[in-house]
Amino acid sequence: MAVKKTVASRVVAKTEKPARKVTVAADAQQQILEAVDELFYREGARAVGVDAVVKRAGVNKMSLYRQFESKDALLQAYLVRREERFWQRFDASLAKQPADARLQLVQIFVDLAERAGKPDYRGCPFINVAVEFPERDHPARQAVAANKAQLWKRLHALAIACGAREPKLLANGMAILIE
Amino acid sequence: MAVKKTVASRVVAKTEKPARKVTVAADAQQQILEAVDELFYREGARAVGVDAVVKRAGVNKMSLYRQFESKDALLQAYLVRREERFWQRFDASLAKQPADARLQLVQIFVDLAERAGKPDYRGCPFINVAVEFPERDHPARQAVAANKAQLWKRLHALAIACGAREPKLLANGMAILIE
DNA sequence: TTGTGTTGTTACCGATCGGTAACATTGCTT
DNA sequence: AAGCAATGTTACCGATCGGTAACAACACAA
Repeated sequence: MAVKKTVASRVVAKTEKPARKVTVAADAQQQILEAVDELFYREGARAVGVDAVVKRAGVNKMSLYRQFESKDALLQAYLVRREERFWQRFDASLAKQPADARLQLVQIFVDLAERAGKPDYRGCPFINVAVEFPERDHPARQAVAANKAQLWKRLHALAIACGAREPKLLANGMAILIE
Repeated sequence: MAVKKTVASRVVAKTEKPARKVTVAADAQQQILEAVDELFYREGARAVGVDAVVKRAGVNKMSLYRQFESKDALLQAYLVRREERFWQRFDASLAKQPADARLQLVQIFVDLAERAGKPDYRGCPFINVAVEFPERDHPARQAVAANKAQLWKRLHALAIACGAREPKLLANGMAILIE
């Protein structure tokens, strides 16, 4: 808890050093992930530099690069976290309307619309990453494509479950809407 | 038409220079605008450098900077062109269903869905620019905001024209959908 | 021919950014 | 106390990018 002021007690004279803050690796990683989660989403993964990330996370740049191989790896971790929360919300919407696929689909869009109305909403994070990184072979793009494919699969299953005559067409339309 | 090969005829010896191609300013400007229109949309205004633009346009970098003050000015020109075409398409959709506001609204989304299905569709160019440039006071963001406001106004007018009970709410929903 | 204005070419500058080396500092174990 | 592993700090590198100066090459008019 209490930080030992070793340096300060040793050098009582002038030019007091600003007390190094030390963070264990696991904590640093967590703080970095939270900083990235907010900064990458709000200001764009491309626009935000690693310096801004470490400043926001309150850690050192080397602490970042000892936890993550590169900024791309950081972007991957960001996408993984976003993906987890995405499906959490998805399943939460489904859980509100148990055993009725049609209502479940409606619920998904109701919840989505509610989130889209919030002032800090900046659109789908996956689409944003896809917009910011046009290189089609970029590793981040694969994560985005995977999310999109998975989403389509689940929408398609729901469309079938509620007896749509054209489940594929319906899934296509809904996927575009969610994007 | 025929380019005079002055240099080639003068130096018959070795190391033949690759024949400078000269372009008048007006043509250069047009070629630059077309290159920007495609590159900025397909690969993102932030990801595309001026070198890529001049290479695509087939002109020299100085020719670009003699026509446009900066890359931001280029981005502005790009947005102006996109805005013009946006309203052209908007009015074209309206013209398909004269004198019936409800059908006009439907037609807008029908045409939009058709465009969104094309493989080279990369979403709304204004939204993409907004995603790529998170600085809220960036000049390009004002153009985007202006387009959004204008769109809302026209949607609102249409919503009133077709007798919606909640025209503002309807305009909000449709604006989000188009985005 | 000789200017004169326009365009092409090159080479460069300064800033930014991702990433790293090297060392100082700290906490923990023995 | 002494050593060791982990962390913080600084300074730096190389690449990229927007932008510019300076000059060479050209077209055209007088």
